[in-house]
Amino acid sequence: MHRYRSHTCADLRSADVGQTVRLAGWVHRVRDHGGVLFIDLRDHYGVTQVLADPDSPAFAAVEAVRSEWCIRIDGTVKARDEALVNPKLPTGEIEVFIRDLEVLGPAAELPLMVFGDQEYPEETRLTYRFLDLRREVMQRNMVLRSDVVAAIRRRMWDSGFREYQTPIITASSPEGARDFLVPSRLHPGKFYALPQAPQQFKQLLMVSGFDKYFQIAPCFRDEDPRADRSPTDFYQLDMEMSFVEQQDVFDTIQPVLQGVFEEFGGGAKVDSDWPQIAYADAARWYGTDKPDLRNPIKMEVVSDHFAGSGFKIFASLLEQDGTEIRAIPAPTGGSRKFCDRMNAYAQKEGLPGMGYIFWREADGAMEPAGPLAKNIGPERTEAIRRQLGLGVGDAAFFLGGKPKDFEAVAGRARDVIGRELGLTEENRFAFAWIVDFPIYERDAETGKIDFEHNPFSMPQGGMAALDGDPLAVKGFQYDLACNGYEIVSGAIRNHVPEIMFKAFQIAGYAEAEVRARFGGMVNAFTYGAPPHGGCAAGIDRIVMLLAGEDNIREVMLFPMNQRAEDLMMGAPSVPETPQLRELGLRVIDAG
RNA sequence: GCGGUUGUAGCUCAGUUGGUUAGAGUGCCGGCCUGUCACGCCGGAGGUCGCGGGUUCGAGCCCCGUCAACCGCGCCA
Repeated sequence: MHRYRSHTCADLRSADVGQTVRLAGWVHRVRDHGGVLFIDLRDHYGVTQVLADPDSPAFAAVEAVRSEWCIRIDGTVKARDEALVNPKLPTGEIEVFIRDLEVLGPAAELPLMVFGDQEYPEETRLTYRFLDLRREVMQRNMVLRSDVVAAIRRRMWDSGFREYQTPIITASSPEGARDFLVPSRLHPGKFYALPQAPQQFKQLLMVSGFDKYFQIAPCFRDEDPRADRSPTDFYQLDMEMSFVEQQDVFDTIQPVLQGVFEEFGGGAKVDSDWPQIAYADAARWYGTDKPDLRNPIKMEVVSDHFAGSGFKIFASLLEQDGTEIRAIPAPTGGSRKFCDRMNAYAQKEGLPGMGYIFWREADGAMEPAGPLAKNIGPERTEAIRRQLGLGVGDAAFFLGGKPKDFEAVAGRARDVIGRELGLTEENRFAFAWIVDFPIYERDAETGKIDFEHNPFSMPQGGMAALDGDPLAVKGFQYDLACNGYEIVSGAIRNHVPEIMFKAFQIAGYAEAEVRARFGGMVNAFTYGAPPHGGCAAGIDRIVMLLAGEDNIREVMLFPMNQRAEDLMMGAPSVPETPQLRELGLRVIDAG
């Protein structure tokens, strides 16, 4: 017999009755009836009920066992009486009568229970992650993650891609985020960086002729976390291909991702039509570059109806340059209670509020209601209603000002409205390519032109486009949005050194500086660079969506907390003085 | 850096307009129980109410400060 087990805790069935077996696992639950004592024994694969009574030589030892002890038992498989079968357990037809017990690892009093679905503060869960991970949901999430990664690899492989590993300790590859620096021992005063993405390496692989590259790659960014954003490090499906245009990348990656969502989406509807939406349209219609298209609400510009109207706030607002009035139609939202609640939401988000109109029935006719309707009068109100295609029982909310100032809140309000009114379809994955991103943006404070995204994208129109208004230049640059999350980002790259230098020059970087920061790649581009492009898909976010979780840490084994600390391992930590000396470092301010 | 929420037993939480000895469930310890599968019953231990200060005859509760966690903003694909 094997030292620890002859079967797993999921294996035994009524066909095994009479066998002598050996099982190992954790004590999930103990039920002590004095004369007979039951243990649900759990391992990675399942649960088997094992029991002992005073006839067992191990009875006294079994009585001492507590939750989450790791034990090994020997025993006999018994059939359960028909009335005692547990239909909730795959092994519920049988039980194992314990004849011998070995405690492999006793457990102290638990800071969190593995049994049950009690919720615990994240601090506790992360400090005792090894226990948290024993829980059923976490086991399921991590297995899902493993399966998704395997499926992605298989699908990429089947699409003609090969996986190549790029360096982890390297030079900075600025994607725009803060780098993690690694001090060099051999070169005191110099630092390596952990890659924010394998960006330059994968482009170099294209120059080297590998044609189709992918990698499940760790990426490192020293930025503050969010629920859908891990601090420190996360994983991407990083891919790049040569001799392609934007549509080729879309046509390559859509089947991979759609297939993964169909395979692991638990029966949820997976859209096969992935519309391409210009960045400017996404901002106008959805107030975000990662719209949730399960929500049918589309915002509209309604400035004309308010210009010169009796609603002075909007009317005078529109006299300023660059302002507009945007409407959020809210079908079925036509009650004062709902409208007031949404107005309060906008105020909580830092806006003065959202004006609204709703349409109700009065004396068999449709009647607009709400303070706005009175101010602008029946004709304008009716024109708005017709533009938005609304009727009795519906509402519309209005925001005004410079789009940059209210768009983000409008987008969030659109989400809340869609969800609260039940308009946002559950159990569905809806995708959209967001395209035509501007290459540049103007910094609101300094007025300086800078890259809006990363600087590696090919401007649409090439060199000629860079001679005009920089803010009008769009890039072959794209994101994929799914259910309100950005899950892919990519571009057709700028592989022409002259265009690259020009692009950087517009953002205020001299050629020498470009050569200093991206020298390896720029130099490579002077030796026969192929046109190429690709993208990177967020593994953690994809698994999060598939697992139905709304926090990325639920699908990561050992995540950092909100302050980028690993509570279990105690990271970050203070280094030993000899370590610092060896690296030529001195801490000048420990905060 | 800023805003919101939270902080009471090992764990999850309740705690009324400020009022005597701060409770429940669960876990832990002890006792009883031979068919449970969220087993049941009886008993017990376990508390610096995050921390510091203030108001008050009296503070878990009110005020000020501070720390921590999470969520969001800034930041970041």
